[in-house]
Amino acid sequence: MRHEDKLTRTSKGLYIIYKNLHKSFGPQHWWPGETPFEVMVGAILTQNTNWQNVERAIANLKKNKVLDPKKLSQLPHKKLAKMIRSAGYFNIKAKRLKNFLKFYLESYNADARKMRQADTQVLSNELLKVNGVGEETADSILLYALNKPVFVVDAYTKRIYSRHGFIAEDARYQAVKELFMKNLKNDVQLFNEYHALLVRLGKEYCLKSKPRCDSCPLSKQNHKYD
DNA sequence: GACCAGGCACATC
DNA sequence: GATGTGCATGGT
Repeated sequence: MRHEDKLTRTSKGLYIIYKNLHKSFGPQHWWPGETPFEVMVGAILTQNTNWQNVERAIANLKKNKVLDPKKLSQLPHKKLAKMIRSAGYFNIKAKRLKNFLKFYLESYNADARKMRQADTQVLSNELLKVNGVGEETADSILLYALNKPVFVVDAYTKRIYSRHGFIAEDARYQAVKELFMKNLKNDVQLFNEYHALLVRLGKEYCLKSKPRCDSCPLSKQNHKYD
């Protein structure tokens, strides 16, 4: 098979899945955060953690009126850790937040608009240098806080697309990201909605222990695309 | 009580 | 580069 044919078929497959999900679930209105800064904080707090637990932590920061770059960065470790307790890994996440805040304040004066003006690849490299910000967190910040066109890959994405035969189970982050970015239109809104829909699908139908493939919106496609 | 959740860094080989 | 481990809460 010619490379272009496969590319076209993959593109179509990925887009059909998107349309199915959008039809089933509707727009997801991501990211659930009021400001770019809140999105950045949420991106770090939600690492390997249920979003409900993160919401409690963010609500707690708001209640204490410290959801602000300078105030958060000046908060003693113990106080910060206590406030974000519900998000789990609170000691390590308090450190990670501080690491990010230092970068955000020193490099961009805690100004999301200024940050947004920077080149995407430059920003990506800078974010990945922050201890505690990995590939998914960096891309989440780029896409959902700064509206940069990058595709966010998470555990659900890998699970869903390996089960559907697009990638290997142990595919690397960058490989999965490329699959989407090379086969979809480079569109912030599309990337925003697609990832959000995959999380929605994952939560409801693709749990590790109890997948519900029978009633899944993609069940008609029956895990066959090739 | 076991398992899981919108990861990441670090040690070791 | 691959593999294993610690980090921790709250829901099912």
